[in-house]
Amino acid sequence: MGENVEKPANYNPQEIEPKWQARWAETHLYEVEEDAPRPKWYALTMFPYTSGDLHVGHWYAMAPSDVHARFKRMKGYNVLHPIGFDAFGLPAENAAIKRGIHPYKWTMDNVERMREQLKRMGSMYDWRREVITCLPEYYRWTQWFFLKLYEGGLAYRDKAPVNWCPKCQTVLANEQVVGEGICERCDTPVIRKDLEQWFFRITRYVDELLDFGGTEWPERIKAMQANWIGKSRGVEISFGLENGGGFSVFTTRIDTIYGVTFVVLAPEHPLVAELTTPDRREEVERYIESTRRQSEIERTSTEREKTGVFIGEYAINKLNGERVPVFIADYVLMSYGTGAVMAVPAHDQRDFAFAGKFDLPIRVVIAPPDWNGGELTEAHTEAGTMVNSAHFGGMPSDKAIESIADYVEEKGYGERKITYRIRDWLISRQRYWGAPIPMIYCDKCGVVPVPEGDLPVLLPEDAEFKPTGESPLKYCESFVNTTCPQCNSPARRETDTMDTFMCSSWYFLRYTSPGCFTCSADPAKMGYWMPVDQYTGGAEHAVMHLLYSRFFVKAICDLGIVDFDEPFTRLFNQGIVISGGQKMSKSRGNVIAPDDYVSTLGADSVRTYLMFIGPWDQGGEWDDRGIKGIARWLNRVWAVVIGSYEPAEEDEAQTRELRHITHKTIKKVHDDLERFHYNTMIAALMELTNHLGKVREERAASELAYNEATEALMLLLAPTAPHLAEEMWERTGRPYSIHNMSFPEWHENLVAVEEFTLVIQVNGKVRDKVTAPVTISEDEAKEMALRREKITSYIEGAKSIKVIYVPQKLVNIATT
RNA sequence: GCCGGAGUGGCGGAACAGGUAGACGCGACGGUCUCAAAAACCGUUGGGGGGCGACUCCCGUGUCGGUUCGAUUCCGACCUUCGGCACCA
Repeated sequence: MGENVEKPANYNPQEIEPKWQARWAETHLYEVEEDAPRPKWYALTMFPYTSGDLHVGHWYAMAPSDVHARFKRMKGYNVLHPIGFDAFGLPAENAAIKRGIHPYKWTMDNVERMREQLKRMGSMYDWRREVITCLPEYYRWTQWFFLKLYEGGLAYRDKAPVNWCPKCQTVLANEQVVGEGICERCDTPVIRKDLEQWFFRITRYVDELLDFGGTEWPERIKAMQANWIGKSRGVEISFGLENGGGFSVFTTRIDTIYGVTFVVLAPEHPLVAELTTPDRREEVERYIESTRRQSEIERTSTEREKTGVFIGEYAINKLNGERVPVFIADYVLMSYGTGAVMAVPAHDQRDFAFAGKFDLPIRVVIAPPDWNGGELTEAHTEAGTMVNSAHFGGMPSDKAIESIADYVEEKGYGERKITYRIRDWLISRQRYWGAPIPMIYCDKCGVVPVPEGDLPVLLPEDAEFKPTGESPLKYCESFVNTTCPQCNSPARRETDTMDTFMCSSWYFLRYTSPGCFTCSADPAKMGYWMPVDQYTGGAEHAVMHLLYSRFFVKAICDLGIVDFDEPFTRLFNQGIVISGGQKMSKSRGNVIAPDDYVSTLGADSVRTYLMFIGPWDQGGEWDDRGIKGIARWLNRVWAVVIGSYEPAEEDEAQTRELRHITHKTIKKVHDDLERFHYNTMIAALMELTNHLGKVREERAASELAYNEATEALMLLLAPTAPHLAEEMWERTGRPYSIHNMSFPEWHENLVAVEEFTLVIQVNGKVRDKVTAPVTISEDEAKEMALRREKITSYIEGAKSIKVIYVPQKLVNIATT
């Protein structure tokens, strides 16, 4: 019997993986259509940027999300799992400049390669739905959305600063500014330069964006978005000037108004030039110049020493008529509030530091708890009792916030206001490789949108996309020169292109209607598939991409284009794969290419290994040796499934144990898949495999139980290792395809146990363990514990004892 | 700096709701097979002490403190590290 059991042929991924990939494609296994009666599941993975080869980091985003999509499919959902390419952007231009390849060619070559690599991963993508954002058939609709937002009053033009390299005469991305504001190409200090650019009014949607109703997002991502939006309530109050006029400041702490000893304007504040006195002008201008060289992060750091300049002018605090000096300082930003702050050194840490440096008075107006009237050593930022505050003295400061606000409004000095940290979305880019903004400038008619029928505004192929000092398209005369759609006279096109976040704010709509020529996405198809049920991608997109997409959908919902106002119902952010202790990146040279592993150990091993290295949301370290362990395990799976099994002498207890483990594993794998706990799911499958190995040696469990276990093992492994599962399914005589099978069910009565280990602790330390029936009562358990020989010695001589019982867990005896 | 995470054996990690710390895997060590090696398989493996031994005691989840019968888990402060900070995507 056992001696002449045929030896199963070895598991050979090189052979079976391409075979099944071809078969799946031939049989259109993963192509999906709307199917109203079935519940739908839209499983979306953030599409990759066309950076070149697919590396392990890409796999880490794609493979586990494919596993989840496959799981949902086995659960009976009609699953849409598309993929595409984010194809516009800076790297294509950089590559073009460096290697003399046209961005289009560079990008499309990358798409070609990445597509083949993605196919080797064995994911269930419906390739008919692929989108590539740099193709006119796609960006035509990106432009169309721009026009819709423009019509809806959500797009406008305004001045905004860009990083400018005076030597290269070009706009730099933040990434191209290195060190302390240096151009990465020529080492010249970078300055900020104002340009007229296009914005979207995302600020109009702040309150809606703060409302996450109807979504199931991680709390930490919601917190990050809420902080990004940065809503604060306060008062906008005006300060007078000695020669008349004035300016407003925004404060969340109007209760400290009587403690104002100076005011600070942002160096960019429009009043600065006007107010600066002649004797201060030179120093002020020098300071403004130095500010232009600094990033916001540097400017707002609370760590570094405060800098600023007195501009020679004084402002009047209207509440007490006091005359306070006006400074400019880089820590005040023009983009927040009114670009001016009232400084209360006694109650604000930054103001305290500033006052210390410039020897300005520090006046306490909210008494710290046991204040003796002396000098403060640091700002007191907490609430307290009002002092030195006219008729508000003696009032609790939290009450005074309201009373003073009322008083200010009554007197007409200012009003309550809500301010947000978020700024409108600047979408203009002075670059070639992006979707042209579909606007025309006519001398007679002004700003005129390109008529919808004229879309797409094609990106000219022959433009000079190297840095020239202007938007590259400005030099492409065939592009720039056009006629006004309204009056037909000669006009010029907008030469800036759109931020690539614009392309990625609606791609998930396009997947529902591939290749639609008459619309961005078919409303019926969108109606079926949207919103996305599960979105997965890197946490680096927690704020920008995810916030822009939400804004976009809310805006087009209000414009009547879609009928849902949140794009992504559930969100999951995966962590990053580390190699050599660091994040993988081309510049660090520690990128792991999966291709060799796919060729030798198989895509299934790579997929499985990536899911095993750690919790998906936390990432983990890629270790060459680890993947071999996975390959070993998959071989053991092959051996226990393919090898025949015949019990020698059946033992009912062994059969029961095997069935218990099988059903426990089904439940565990199910629950782990639901929650993306892949690493523990694989551990559970390994335990089942190890147990099956033991069963094969002992040959005591029934054949029926063995077959139940191996069938479950194949099905449970199908989402993770789709090729291996399919091959085993076929070899064990089952019909094509395992990927059309349902997820196995478990029986609770087989999962349940009859006995458990009762842990007995004395003062929280484990001193004994005993097997007890699950039906044991609290009294029985406590009595059992106290009677144990080992325990009696620990509690001898105790004055009093307290016994705590945790059902089906432990008894703890606390002695005194 | 600000916002959001994370810190557990030699390593990746497990512990679902405050209740047996170290599942599963890697590595290492020992063994089987082999002329030998590789592969595969079996066993041991947090640190320290005691016992011939079945065993047993102490310490241990970044640091310090707190809450609790009991803390990897909750609270406070700190340290380290990772992601984001608006033109990388």
